Amino acid sequence: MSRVSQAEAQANRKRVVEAASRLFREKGVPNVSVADVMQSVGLTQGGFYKQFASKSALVDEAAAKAFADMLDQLTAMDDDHADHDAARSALIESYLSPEARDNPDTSCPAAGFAGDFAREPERRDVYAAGVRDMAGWIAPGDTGLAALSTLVGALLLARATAGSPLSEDILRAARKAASRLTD
Amino acid sequence: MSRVSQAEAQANRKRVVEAASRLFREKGVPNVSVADVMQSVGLTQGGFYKQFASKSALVDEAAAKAFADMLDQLTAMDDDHADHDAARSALIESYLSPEARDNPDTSCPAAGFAGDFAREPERRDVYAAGVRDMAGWIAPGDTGLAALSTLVGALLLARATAGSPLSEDILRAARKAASRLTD
DNA sequence: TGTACATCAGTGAACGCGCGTTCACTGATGTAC
DNA sequence: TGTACATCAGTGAACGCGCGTTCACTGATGTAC
Repeated sequence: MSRVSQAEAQANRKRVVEAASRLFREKGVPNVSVADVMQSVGLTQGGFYKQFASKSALVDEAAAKAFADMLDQLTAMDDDHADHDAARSALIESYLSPEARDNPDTSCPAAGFAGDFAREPERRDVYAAGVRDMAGWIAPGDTGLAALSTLVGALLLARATAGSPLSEDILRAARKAASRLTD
Repeated sequence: MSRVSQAEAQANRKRVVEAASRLFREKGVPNVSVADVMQSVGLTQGGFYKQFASKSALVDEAAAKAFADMLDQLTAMDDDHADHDAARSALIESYLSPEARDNPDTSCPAAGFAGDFAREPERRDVYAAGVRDMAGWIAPGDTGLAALSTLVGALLLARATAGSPLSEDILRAARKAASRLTD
């Protein structure tokens, strides 16, 4: 394979961003190399720089994509439920499920990228905008911000204690608290 | 400096663990090298393996030290306040202060090590024990677990959005929610 | 208390390795006529 | 519609660098007499 059609190249680029958005959430940005990402979509590392300026640029795009996907899911939840209260209850259940804990690659980017963005003073705009949008969907103002804090904290604590019964306790306690907060 | 007294060697070892517990929280485990840690206490990297089996062993000791320090702080807060309710209010205020947000190296290890321990299936005992102790201090049962989730999540979100007014909003909203949760 | 020697904490250079990034090359794609 | 050629997405090897770890060496410390 040497040259590829423009449509195919654009599709490849998209697949790279999607793979990165999953891999970075799963393993953390410093634990995923450019070669890892390219290999996961069946390409070689050399071609990466034909599409992206740097690994850091890919991190930005991957985070943006992950937040966009998350917001799409939230919108879909509104469509699937009678009212917003029902949709929010469904979010809390699925957000703090053992499945979400065990599959960080497809779960909340606010949790998956938190550690990595906390350490980069530059370009947190994507992350902040995503957090604002998610919190706003949950509930306006302080309620949404507090509920999102509880969700993100519980998900991370449950992951870091997975294997201990404490992990399930955390998920259950936070489900209850998040429901109460948004009542 | 070639050989050093046993007392001095033990003191050096302690200083390495203390420095590591701060550096790992501040920058994240993969972003801190063995050489960084040793240099920060005025030693060279070569001597590291006279005291520790591996970087991974240091991570364990550093996390254990950070949690032990945190629990000492909690005990001290009980001593400094009229009753446990007052101590808990003081914890919430200081835990979710801009100072705690801007100084991860001396702040909560449950937050500082969350991302790094979530990815290591082995040896999460230290982390889980620390979380259990902290939550238990805040309040027994689900209340303590939910409140700690809110604290940890808010601290991480506030760090990753620092620079935006959203960051202060998150701290304020979570202070209010954590107080309400533990009433 | 003093001497002789073994120990071992710390040094500094080296190791193999994987990282992010660069680059000469390939050959199908896209374009100009 | 067909031909000639420039473009450029992807390849695979190489780059300099920093990583975790190892090791021969040093010389003050600790110990045995």
